[in-house]
Amino acid sequence: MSETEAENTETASDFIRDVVREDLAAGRHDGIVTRFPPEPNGYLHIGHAKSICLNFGVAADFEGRCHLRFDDTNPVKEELEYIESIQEDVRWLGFDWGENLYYASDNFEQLYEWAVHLIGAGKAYVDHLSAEEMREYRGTLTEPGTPSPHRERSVEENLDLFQRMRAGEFADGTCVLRAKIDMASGNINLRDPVLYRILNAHHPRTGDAWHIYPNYDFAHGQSDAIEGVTHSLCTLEFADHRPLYDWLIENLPVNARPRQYEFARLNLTYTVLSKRRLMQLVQDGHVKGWDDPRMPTLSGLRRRGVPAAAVRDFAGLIGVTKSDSTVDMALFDHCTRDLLNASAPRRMGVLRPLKVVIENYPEGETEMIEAANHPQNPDMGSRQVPFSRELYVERDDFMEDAPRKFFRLTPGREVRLRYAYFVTCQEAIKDASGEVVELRCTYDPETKGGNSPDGRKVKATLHWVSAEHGVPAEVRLYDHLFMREDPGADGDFLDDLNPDSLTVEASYVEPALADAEVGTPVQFERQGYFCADPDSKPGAPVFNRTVALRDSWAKQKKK
RNA sequence: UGGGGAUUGGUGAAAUGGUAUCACGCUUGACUCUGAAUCAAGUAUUGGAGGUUCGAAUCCUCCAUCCCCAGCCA
Repeated sequence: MSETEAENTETASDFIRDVVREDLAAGRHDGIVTRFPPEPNGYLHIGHAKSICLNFGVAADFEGRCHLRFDDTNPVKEELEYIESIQEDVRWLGFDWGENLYYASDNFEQLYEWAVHLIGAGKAYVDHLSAEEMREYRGTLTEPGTPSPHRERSVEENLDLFQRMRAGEFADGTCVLRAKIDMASGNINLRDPVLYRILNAHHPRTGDAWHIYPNYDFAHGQSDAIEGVTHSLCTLEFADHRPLYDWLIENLPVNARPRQYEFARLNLTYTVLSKRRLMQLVQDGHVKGWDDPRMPTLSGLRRRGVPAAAVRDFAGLIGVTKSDSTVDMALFDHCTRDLLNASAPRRMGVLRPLKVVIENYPEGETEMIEAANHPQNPDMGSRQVPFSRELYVERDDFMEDAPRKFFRLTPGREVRLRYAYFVTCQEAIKDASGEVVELRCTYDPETKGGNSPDGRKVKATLHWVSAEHGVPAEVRLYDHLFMREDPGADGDFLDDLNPDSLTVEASYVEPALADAEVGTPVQFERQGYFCADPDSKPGAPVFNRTVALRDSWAKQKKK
């Protein structure tokens, strides 16, 4: 299945690849160059992964190259920590930018020269309108704007002013450099957009060398041109910027002619994918950090145990279009399960333990039971699991008054303990409050290994852990971060936070898991996929549930 | 009568005038030492109305709905 998906991904076709194919056929380019251009002001999330897979994927499909470029034009919001995490995450996702690591800030000097060029051509001017005034002069969506009183300043005066802006003579906000385009344009981005603003701030890379910084519009397209990017792929909200992107490219002596194409950003059910909201979740402590396993960040997914290949498969399956859409989280979970099902070794872990005593099993005896690491893949071998008189099974695997469809333990019923024996429940012991605290069972020694010589069948097979040999483990179960598919659709998104997004269980796992390697996926049979968390201590593992197994009994129960 | 973009099953996509295809999800059944996996079946006349055509999801006209834009953010 995942092989098929991988093939689909490789032969992916979408409107962007169609454009690239046509451009190549028409001989418009010698080679294809794309770029992933994050602003280092937050951690990458699965929405970015869509863009990363697209940009690197297109480059790979057409034997071109994809750059990693930091759009670091706003020192007020950007940090080195983000520059580092972004590189780590892109690498983890499986992509390599080789030598092609760039920063918009590397182009600051060139960008400054081009701004001077624009001024010289009478196509840019320094404006002293305040931010509020500028908003008023800009007009509204339905009414044209009014020219700034400074719009017709002489080239000389503009040159002098702009030079002094660079020199640091002015305080933040006192003036800006604007392009002189069309104050009456229906496209507000063309109503003399700001190109440079004064920011007396320390930049993570250029330090205090600059007092003015180009904004996105003046840095992005020109950086594309400088790097020789042929296809500049961005999300839909930038479509309105394309005329400005083109205007700048046309009016500047750039050496290349990149083209911008827009695609729809990813929306996912039961989560949020906006930097502002993710930042808020982290800063207000609703999650434990950017890499909290409940977060849709790449670092969160990684910590939870999601394989990078699952993210890539997902990106391939959702496609690339121009229509707004919200993808079902279930599809992402499917991609994760699909990969892990094939690769994760099987183990036994009892999440919510219920003590079982096998009354007719000799006291003090322990025997080793052979268990396959992957029933469908014998090449993965097997391990020995200790079995003894006292065990733990899952609380949910016992019901005193079982409905017809319940196949598991109930008084008088025989079930199989996986790879071990058939056992029959004789009695449920309760505490003073009436809660079942222990099961008394008997086993059939003839069924060793899990099969009955007389051919009798059981309806259920349960996982188990020997009480004496089991390793206590903290198991963290994650559920959707939000209770609704569309958090914040009617009100504050924080009100939709799922109070049960994290459940911690005191569990027992089989001895083979005592020193599980952090991040390495395993399947706890009948439960889901897990991996050890960095919080693990030697002999005291902590597990994250990556994703639960599909559970048709749970669905049945809801009816 | 501001500008831009979009509309195919519950969800995401494909079909580029020639019998609406795929994936996920859901439902049912088979199988099963994981109620998993696997296997089988079911699950839309393409936003609406006209028109062009032998033939329309694709072309034309009108209508409707949704998304984005008025940062010295990206």
